[in-house]
Formats: sequence, structure tokens, C-alpha cells
Amino acid sequence: MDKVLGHINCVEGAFELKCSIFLVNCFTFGVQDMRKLCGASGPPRFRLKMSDGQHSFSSFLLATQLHHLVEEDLLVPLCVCKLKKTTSSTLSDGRYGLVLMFCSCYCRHVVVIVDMEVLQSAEETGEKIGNPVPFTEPLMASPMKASPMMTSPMKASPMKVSPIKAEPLMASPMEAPSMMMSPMKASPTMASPMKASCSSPVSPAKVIPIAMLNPYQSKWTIRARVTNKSNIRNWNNSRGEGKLFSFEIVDESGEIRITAFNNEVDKFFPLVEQGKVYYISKASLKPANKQFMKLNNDYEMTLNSNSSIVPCEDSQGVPTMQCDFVPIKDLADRDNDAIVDVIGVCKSAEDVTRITTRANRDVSKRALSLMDMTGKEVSVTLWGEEAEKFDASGSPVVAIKKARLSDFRGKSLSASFSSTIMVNPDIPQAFCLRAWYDQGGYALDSQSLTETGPATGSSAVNWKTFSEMKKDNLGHGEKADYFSCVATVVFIRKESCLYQACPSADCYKKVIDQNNGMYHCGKCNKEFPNFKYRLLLSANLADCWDNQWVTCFQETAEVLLGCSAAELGQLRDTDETAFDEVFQKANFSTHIFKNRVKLETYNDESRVKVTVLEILPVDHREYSRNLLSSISKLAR
DNA sequence: CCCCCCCC
Repeated sequence: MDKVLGHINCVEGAFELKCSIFLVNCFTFGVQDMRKLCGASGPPRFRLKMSDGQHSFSSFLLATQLHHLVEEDLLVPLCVCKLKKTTSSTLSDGRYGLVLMFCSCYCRHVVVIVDMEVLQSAEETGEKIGNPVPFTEPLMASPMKASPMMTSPMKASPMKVSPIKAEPLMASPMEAPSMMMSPMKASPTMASPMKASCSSPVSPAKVIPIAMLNPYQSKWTIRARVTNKSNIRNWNNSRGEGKLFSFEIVDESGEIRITAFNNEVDKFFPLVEQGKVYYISKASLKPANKQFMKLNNDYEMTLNSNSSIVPCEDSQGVPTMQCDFVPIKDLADRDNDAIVDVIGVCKSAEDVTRITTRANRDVSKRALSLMDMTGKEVSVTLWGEEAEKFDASGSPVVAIKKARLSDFRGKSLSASFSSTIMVNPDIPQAFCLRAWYDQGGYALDSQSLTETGPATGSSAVNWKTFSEMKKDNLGHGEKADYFSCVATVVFIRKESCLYQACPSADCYKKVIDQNNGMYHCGKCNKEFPNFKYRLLLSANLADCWDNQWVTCFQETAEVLLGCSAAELGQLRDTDETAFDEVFQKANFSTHIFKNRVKLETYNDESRVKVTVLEILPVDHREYSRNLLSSISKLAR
């Protein structure tokens, strides 16, 4: 028994786990209980009672990143676990939330389980082991000796990535339990914030793990590493305007997002650097908006005028960015929209280009092709500043945390706002890739998961007939769907196809005729003596099985009609016969239509809206392929 | 107090 299970002990006020293997007794605090405690929006937290065969101890708190073990029914009563990494925290009386949470015992220590492995299932264990009695620790008179936060790096995590600079990577892993960090070593974490924050002579708040932050306690300090820092962004909406930036931080227990507004942007933006470790205190906690939440935390933090951020020179024990790199070859089997970490050699890169989004925002983009030792390549799109500043010379190794996988052109990746892009990071995987590539990998005849070029065949094109579009509920998802079809124009509404738009270069807003020779643009809030014609065409398209109303805006409408908006406007005003002829000519013409489809709701009424994005001439080869594809799908 | 996640 003693050989299997661990041994709980308390030495000189420092709580210590002498070994790392425990039997799970029960959940002493389940999801529901914790919700009751912290309100409906509180985070689900799991508190565990475990035993070493002789003693039981009920103040284990599962870090949120391990919740999946509970959800997958792997971590259940009677299973035997190995605790690979823990963080011990001492409770003080002022921390009401935690005292409440742990009020069922007098134990002043909480052990956050950061990493663990289930060694033996409950079925295999069968029954309770031994006759454990509750472990009670001696009461400590002096809080000075108790370490506020002790880290027990029982095993170095397999992948540690520093986003910018070389932290000494994976400081020698401490294997033996006897080598666990001593209280003395952890004590500097108490002194520095007091000294550096220059705040009033109140007693310094204790350093606690991120996982234990909640809105019901305010006196705390966390010590964490910045893993992702945004640029400064301005906003302007009905509630006002301002500027903000946000960053993400991580410690051994978890992660959280921090946002700074206005004055706090000026104060903290220059201070906060990606990859560095800081003491942070006196910020506001609020429930995270799950709609936008990508981090594993139910709260987020807002800096206020009292907030303190102090650089921490000793970053020992604070994890660097954790990456779980997916081999590029394996991306082929991952789902659309999956968030993945990738690393590869940048074999090629497009030039940076500017595009306009559907929301009418101008943004730079650049696609890279990354290749790894699986011999596969994938295209990754970078955006904005990341696209502009990227330098592909020398085929750098590029690691991207939290890239989004899409099925565009087979499989491709996009680096979004929450991604972290690291060029030539100082991590073993990067060194490996570099060596592999330089010693011959470069000559490999690699294949890309992303189909490139416009004429690589039909497999990247999402061909659908209109009946398939309806049957497959295209556009009913959260995001729009895209499909192509070959169809014939059977009707065009010519009455309302032209409108008078603002003459400003990039403004397409409809102007109001003031009936005094002036036209008012509500968007530019200006009056003009002129306007420009723009097209907004409603057309009915038919394929062999069905028909569909679609909308063509300016560019596609001009292609369809073979006539510019200005010309058509002129004809309508001067030559009605010629105007009608344009439509007669377009009617019953057949094209390839590339479309966007999305369910839209107006006044409780939903309908699928199809917008034509591009009109291409029918290539007969492609047309036949499309027909064959449709027929074979119908036959299934 | 933001919340953009884009384009072919």
C-alpha cells in the first residue's frame, strides 16, 4: 500500500506532498455547490478529497484545464492518480471566497492540481484502500513562514514555448519529491510587490494562483506571464468611444484575459511585454462574456486606476507559453474551425495585399506556406500588422498558437486576433525543424493540404444545385456558407436595379434627393450637387432542378448585364429601348455563379439570402464535371 | 466600457 500511494505531510508550516500518487475518494465540492457559492455565473470548480491510504485530505482543487478528466468520466471516485504538477496555496483569513469554499475543514492549505494522470481506473481499484483518517495540519502561529505560493515542478511539461525571447528553457526538471521547492525559495514572491507598487502601507496581498481568483475577494496578487498582447484599438459606438488593449496571462494554475481602457492604456501599454512575468494586483474581476471567450477562465480582468502591474525578475516556476503542436499532416483529419497550434518552416510567402472585408474594413493579409517533417505543407494567412511585418527571408521556422483551421481550398489556417505568431522561437521543436530542413528537408517534394491557384480543378469548389443548397440548409449556421453553381438567368427585376449613391470615392450610401439640386448622404453627413449610380440587382436563377432569387451588387451586376452602372443609369434616363435591351440580352444567359448564403432575419421573419460574389463564364469541361457531380450525388 | 476573428 505504502508503495502505491503517496504520503501527505506538513513540514515547518509548509504543506508538502511527499509523493505524488493518490486515491481519489470523492468530490467534496461539485459543480452545483460551487455555483451556489459564487452565483449563477460562477465557474464550475472541482474540489477533491484524496487519500494516501493512511490519511485523507480534502482540499485539492482541480485546475480548469483538467476539467476534461471529469467530463470524460476518467477522474472518478476510487481511481488512482499521479499528481504530476501541483501548486500549493495558503489561505489567510481575509480571503472570504476561499475560506467559504474550504470552510468544511480547518486546513489552511489548498493544493491546486495543475497536471495529473489517472493511473488506474475505479473499476480496477474496486474498493477503498486502507482506512485513512482525515489529515490535520498543525496550526501555524506565524504566517511569515508559510509560503504564499509554492510550485512543485514534479515534471517539466513537455512543451514550453517562450513567445519572444529565450527564457532558459525547461530549467532542469526536478524529479524527486524531496527536491520540491522550499518555502524559502518561494518567499521573494511576497516581498517584491510590496516594495515595487509604492502603494499605501497596507499589508501586501498574497500571491495566489489565477485559478483561485474570484470577484468576492479583492486583496490578492497574482504572478503570471504575458502570453499574448494586442495592439491598441479604438472603439466608437452608441455607448461612447475610447481606446483599449488587452493581454492574456498564464501561471501554473490557469489563464485569464486582462483589458485596459483609456488612461490605463497610456499607463500600462508600454510596460506590458509579451513573454514577461509580472505581479498584478488590484484589478477588477467580472464574469467573462462567453460569447467572446477563448481562454479557459470564467472571469476576466479589467485594469482600473488603482491597479498595479510590477515586473517580476524571477520568473521561475511561471510557465512559458504551452503549445500542443499538431503535425501538419494531421490537420487533414481535424474539423473545420478547430483551433490548433502549428509549427513549420516557412517555405514560401505571398506578398502582402490589402483587402476590404464585408464589414468594409481595410486590412492587410499575407499567406505563408508552412511545412513540417510530415512532408506536408499548409497555407496560413496572417492579418494586419503581422502580415505587414512578416519577413520570409531565410525560410524561418514559424510557430503559431491558436490558429484557426478552415476547409477553404482543402485545409488552410488563419491567424486571428487571439493567435500568437512566433518566428524562430527558441524551442526544441524549432531547432529540430531547422536542422531537418537544412539537412535535406528543403528538397522534399512536399504536398500542400491547401489547394493553390485558380485552375487546380473542381475539388476545392463547393458545387451545389439550388435544391442541394436548400436540402443541406446552407446558411443556417453561425457563419455564412459559400457555394458555386451553374445556373441560367430567368428573370431580372429592372425597376429597382439602380440607386443614386453618394459620390464620395468609398461611400456607397444611398443619397436623399433634396429636390433642390442637392443630394444628402447620411453616412458622410454632407450634401453633394451630384450622385453616382450603383447597381443592386435582384435576379432569379434556375438550374436543372430548382430556382432561386439572388442579389448581385455593383461588380457582379455589371458582369451579368455586360454594362457599367453609369452607362445603365444614362440609358435609363435617355434611351428606354436600349435600357430594356440590356436586360433582354442578359436574360437566359448561363454562367458559373459563386455565392454566399446566409439566413437573415427581419422582423421575426427568417429567409435565406443568396449574394452573388463572382460570375464566371461557363467552362464546358467544368460544367460537365458539375453536372456529373450533381447527378452522382442525386443517385446516392 | 471591447468583442474585430477578416479575403479568396
